Amino acid sequence: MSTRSEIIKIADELIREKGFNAFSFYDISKALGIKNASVHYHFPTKNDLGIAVVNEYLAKLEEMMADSADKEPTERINVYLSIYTSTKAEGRICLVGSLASDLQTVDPELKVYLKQLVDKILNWVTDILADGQARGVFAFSVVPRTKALMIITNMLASLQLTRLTDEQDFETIKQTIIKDITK
Amino acid sequence: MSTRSEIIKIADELIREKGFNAFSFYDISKALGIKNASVHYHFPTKNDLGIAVVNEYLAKLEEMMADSADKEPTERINVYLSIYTSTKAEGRICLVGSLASDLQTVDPELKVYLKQLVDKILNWVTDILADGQARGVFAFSVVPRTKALMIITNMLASLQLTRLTDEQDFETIKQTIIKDITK
DNA sequence: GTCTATATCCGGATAGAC
DNA sequence: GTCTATCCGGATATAGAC
Repeated sequence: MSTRSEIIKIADELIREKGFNAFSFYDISKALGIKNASVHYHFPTKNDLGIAVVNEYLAKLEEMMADSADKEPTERINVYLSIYTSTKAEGRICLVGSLASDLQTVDPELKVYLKQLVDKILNWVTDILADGQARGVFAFSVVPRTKALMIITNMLASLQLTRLTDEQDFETIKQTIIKDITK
Repeated sequence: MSTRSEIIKIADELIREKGFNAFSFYDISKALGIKNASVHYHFPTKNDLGIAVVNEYLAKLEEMMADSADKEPTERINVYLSIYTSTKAEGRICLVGSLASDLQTVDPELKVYLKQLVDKILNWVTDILADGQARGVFAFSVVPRTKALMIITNMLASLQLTRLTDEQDFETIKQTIIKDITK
């Protein structure tokens, strides 16, 4: 794995653990056993690094969507929900939730990429729900896009909130979502 | 209004606008037309100030709960949801969502008070839902506490997410919640 | 591509005068 | 209760050697 890729991986973990404004280039260099200046060689500014992290998500998501495109709606929604299960296991929050909280402090350029990521996720979940509804395996009383918004907000905030309530609550929320849309 | 109260008010706004790690004592002093050191006179450390902000919420919430305790469940849930409508109008996110995102960077002491605030909100919404269910005006298929978790996560994340999708989505989510629980 | 060294700036915090 | 002045540490970022 290239240093560049490793930096992106660690930056992602740090953003989701401490937030964009709370991690430093030194944190990354320390984790990789290199120096501060070496990180700047790969990413001149923090903004550059942030954009690289978001772009990595855009690419990964594209791949994930393609891989599951031919699957059943039930399995596709599980693929989506399982992303958060992994994140919960890490004890971290999701990238979108972290950056959305810091939105007023990030560079407008980064914001543009973040918007693209959110759009892609929303369209993906909307598509899964519409497909499930058309095939008669899902049922809900609002338009698919609205139901997608409800599910995404449940998942995003569950990572943030269940560190303060009961850790078991994450799984409760996830199961409630599945039960709720299953016909 | 005392300087102390004004500092708390501005700190709250800044936390919800930029995040706990992105605002400074200078930001507050500037807004009040006083100096950095004067803010430290009222709150020696940033942690002290953070705790004061959370305690202010605990007190305000207590008051709000007492004021609406005798009202109908429909009105009580509207009181709860209207908190987020005001916050959305400000273009900010909620205090719990902001601090929960920065959870790993805040002092353990602050975390304790934040947990109390989340508990109080969760108990309040759970109580409203249980009351509505008992009176036959609300209906839902999970236990009240779980439904409360679903609603709170919808609201918390809607503030963060709808700045990146469509501003109108906030109202859509709110109306979907009301429609969903209304018998 | 990584290093040492350093410039620059900002934020939290304190001392002591008024 | 607010001020001036200052310390200190940490963070972004760059220059230039290896």
